[in-house]
Amino acid sequence: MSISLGKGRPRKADRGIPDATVARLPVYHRVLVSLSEAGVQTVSSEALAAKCGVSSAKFRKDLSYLGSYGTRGVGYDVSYLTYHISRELGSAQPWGVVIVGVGNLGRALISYRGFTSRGFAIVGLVDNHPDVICESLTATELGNLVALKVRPLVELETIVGATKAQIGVIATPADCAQGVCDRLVSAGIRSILNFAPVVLEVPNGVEVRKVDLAVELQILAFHEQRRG
Amino acid sequence: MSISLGKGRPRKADRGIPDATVARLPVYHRVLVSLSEAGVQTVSSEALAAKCGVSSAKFRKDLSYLGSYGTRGVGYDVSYLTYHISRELGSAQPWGVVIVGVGNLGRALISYRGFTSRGFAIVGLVDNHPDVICESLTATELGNLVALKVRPLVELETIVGATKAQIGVIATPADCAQGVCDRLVSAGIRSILNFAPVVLEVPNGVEVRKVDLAVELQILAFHEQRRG
DNA sequence: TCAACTTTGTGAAGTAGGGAACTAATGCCT
DNA sequence: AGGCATTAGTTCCCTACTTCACAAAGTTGA
Repeated sequence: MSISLGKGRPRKADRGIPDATVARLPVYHRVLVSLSEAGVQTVSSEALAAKCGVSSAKFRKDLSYLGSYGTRGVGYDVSYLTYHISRELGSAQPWGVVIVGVGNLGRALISYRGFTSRGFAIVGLVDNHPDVICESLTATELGNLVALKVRPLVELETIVGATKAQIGVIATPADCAQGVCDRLVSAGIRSILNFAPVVLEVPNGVEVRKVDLAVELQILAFHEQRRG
Repeated sequence: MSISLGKGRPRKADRGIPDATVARLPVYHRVLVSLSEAGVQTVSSEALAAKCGVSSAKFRKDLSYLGSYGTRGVGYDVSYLTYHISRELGSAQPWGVVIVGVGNLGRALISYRGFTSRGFAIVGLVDNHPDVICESLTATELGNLVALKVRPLVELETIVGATKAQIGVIATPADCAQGVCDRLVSAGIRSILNFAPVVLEVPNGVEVRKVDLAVELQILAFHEQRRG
């Protein structure tokens, strides 16, 4: 036992990272990467937390759920910490993403460079509109430019099966979102990111995250209204 | 005093609606609107909460912060409740929104019908790329189709001043987001919705909400990894 | 009019998250 | 080598949110 020479004990309670912490880990990861690109090798919790927009206490407590990857009196080794956060997030292995709905939003996702740089590969594009089916779009998959053809909606299950995609993105209009969701689930997808403004019903074991652009604006408007 | 015949006392503690509640009000509002369109006139907290994906107790507690708009033994009058939630959210008055960055994401926002149907009007489009400046795009402003020309970035302050926009949306690449943010703030904007993957620094009194598409995917990937 | 039933609104208990302060480990300087 | 300065990791407390359970209020039917 006790191979702990200095740093890097495994991590403590392998389960039980609070949701709030998980939601912040990607931010920490991104800021660390940008520090690394700037040539910074070591950073304190104080400095890093400031760049992430959180308090240093919160930052340190968040990290304590993963393990003990810093050095007291010094701070954190940027690349070492980056590695451990990315491992925790699963960015080490590439995740296959199928995007359903190739309208403006879908295209924005396809051209979003942040996807591929964080371990995601778009492996399928699906739409049901004749004008876009068979259209060829270029995405960057793990750094390489890849041309993807938009496939018709009927092939959804085939594509999910063939590409072994793990994540489905719903970027369709609201009225077909639930139908698409059901088919993604029955094709084996258990993680769904939903941009359509509807509450999706899914069986247990399937996780849905929702991004609603109008909801965010409405929250801003609420606070805006609460000032003279 | 006491004009309270039956229903509709003002609301209780005019301050102090929890953030978590505010974040759910837009969902309640949207589901109520869809019920109304389906011809439903009355709904119980149980049924409505189910459609919103929350527990009925949470739903009732959320509403209790606004006031007492239901009828015991019966439920809620759909249009009556819709009105009060929308008033609380400020959807009654139209909010002017300026979108900075007319790439794929900006275009997705412009064509997103959910904006205008919930009291938002896109009053300005700004970009700094010569190819898109002066391009004319059609948005729906309060139900009417409106053609908006993309204006150059240097005119940002002028546009905010002339249109009296209250909300700024940053849909630019990461590297110019902070600069755009600073200019929005100095032009008088106090509510910002940020799609760029950076943590914005703003003075006190300015509210920033952030939507990061990659972060959402990373959260999904985290949970996906936590299953063999 | 009264009793049975439905459903809201709320008080109280339980849980999770945030903030500050403390402890302990490490590097640096003398 | 030893003390000092720095900074990570942890503990404790407090606030905010959620859940539960019940009483108040209203409707319906006899």
